Amino acid sequence: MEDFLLVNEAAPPAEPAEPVSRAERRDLQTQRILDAAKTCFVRHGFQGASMQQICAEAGMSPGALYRYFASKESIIEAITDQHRRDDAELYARMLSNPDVIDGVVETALAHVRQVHERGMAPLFAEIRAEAMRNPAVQRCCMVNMEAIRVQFRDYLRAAADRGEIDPLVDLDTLMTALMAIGEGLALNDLLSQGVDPYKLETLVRASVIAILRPGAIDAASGG
Amino acid sequence: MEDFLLVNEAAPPAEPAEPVSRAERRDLQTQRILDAAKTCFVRHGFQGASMQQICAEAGMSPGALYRYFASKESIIEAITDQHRRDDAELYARMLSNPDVIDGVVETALAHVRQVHERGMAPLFAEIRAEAMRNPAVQRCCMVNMEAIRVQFRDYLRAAADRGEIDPLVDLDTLMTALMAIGEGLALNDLLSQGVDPYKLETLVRASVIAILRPGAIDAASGG
DNA sequence: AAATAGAGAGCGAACGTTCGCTCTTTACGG
DNA sequence: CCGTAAAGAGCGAACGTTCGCTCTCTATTT
Repeated sequence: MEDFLLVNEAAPPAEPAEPVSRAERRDLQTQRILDAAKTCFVRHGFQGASMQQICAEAGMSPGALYRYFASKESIIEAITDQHRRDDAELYARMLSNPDVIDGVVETALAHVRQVHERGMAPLFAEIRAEAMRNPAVQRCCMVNMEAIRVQFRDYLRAAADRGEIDPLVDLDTLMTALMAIGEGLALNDLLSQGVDPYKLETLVRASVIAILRPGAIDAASGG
Repeated sequence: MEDFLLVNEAAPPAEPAEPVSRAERRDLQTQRILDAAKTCFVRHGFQGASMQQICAEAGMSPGALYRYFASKESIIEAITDQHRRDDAELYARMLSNPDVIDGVVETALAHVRQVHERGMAPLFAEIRAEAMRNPAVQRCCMVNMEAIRVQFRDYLRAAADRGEIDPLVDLDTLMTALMAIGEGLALNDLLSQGVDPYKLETLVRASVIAILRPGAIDAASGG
């Protein structure tokens, strides 16, 4: 049951003289719709959330909302894009870490932390599911993903050239597996499941070290 | 109408005297609906698929279908339950493996293989997403998950008692992480992404060995 | 500075469609 | 000839979207 409460009382009395330009206001309203949509999508999913619910959450009428987005589909795409850009930024920060193990571990943990803090696990899962059947969303994910893969691959190759990664491991397989693993950790929102952050970090670090360190593959086939 | 014969053509000509009991037929029809629903849910998601589509796919009228399921929601729950039972069976097979490393590796790979072969990744993702907002689905997942956790925990503890797992590692964190990682691998459907199955197995085995082997944590904190 | 035209922002009733579901009718095996 | 199964028209509600309207700014003209 959704209560249709109009939440519009925030700013007007606090700031009477507000020098917001047309363009600024437009961006502000656009983001307001996206935030409202995110909230509704988290609660009900892409298909389950109605435009009326999004309108109510954003405090606008349908007519007003449709001035900013041509369709529900375009809102879904915008949110997917924003989400994937966040991911890309996460991975981009890794690149500046000169230690490959720190880089991988910190990125994985940051991803887990970010999903937990923003309560974005449901939206995360929803995007994953939608990407598997909605071509537009899929394309959006693919484009952003490929950009990440290119940089991640270079990052790993550089580390491999420095001798910090087992030369026997196939780098592409390693990368794909690392990304899948990271996604699994983030998606499960382990921090909400009561997992101790410190213990998680210890385990993740130990795992990454064990996987990357030269000799891991050799030991596996030998023992 | 010929349509009626289309979906029922299997047995009648071959076996004129068909001893299908009432209960048998009911189970058959029920499974037919579930299979049709699965197909539709894979294509459009839980909310996106309509009862009319499911009816068409199952070759039944709405009136007939509602004889077997009280609501769309109950179909979703039945499918979730079936899916989670498959998972439980997967983990149950692991328990009979006397080698903890073989057990974990084989289970992870079997999970990846199963999702890939059945083309169930979209349904898998859909259930994950739905479980985060639909209380009934969530409960269904939790119940099955908890049963798995109990057995998995015992399995790991036994291995730890035999000295096959690093004594410094926290078993609950290890278990939760392993399950999350396995889910990440399966959900990403790596085999459809062109990952070489043999390379994947090599990497997974090396990783699991590296994580479980005594000394992994010590080495991580030390170096 | 006052008047005014125009564009952008917002509203909300209403549109046609489709939804999940029900109900009445028909067909048929025991 | 009863009991069960299925069919399919039909229900009210809710869906995404549109449209005509008002209001509020801004820019230009006087």
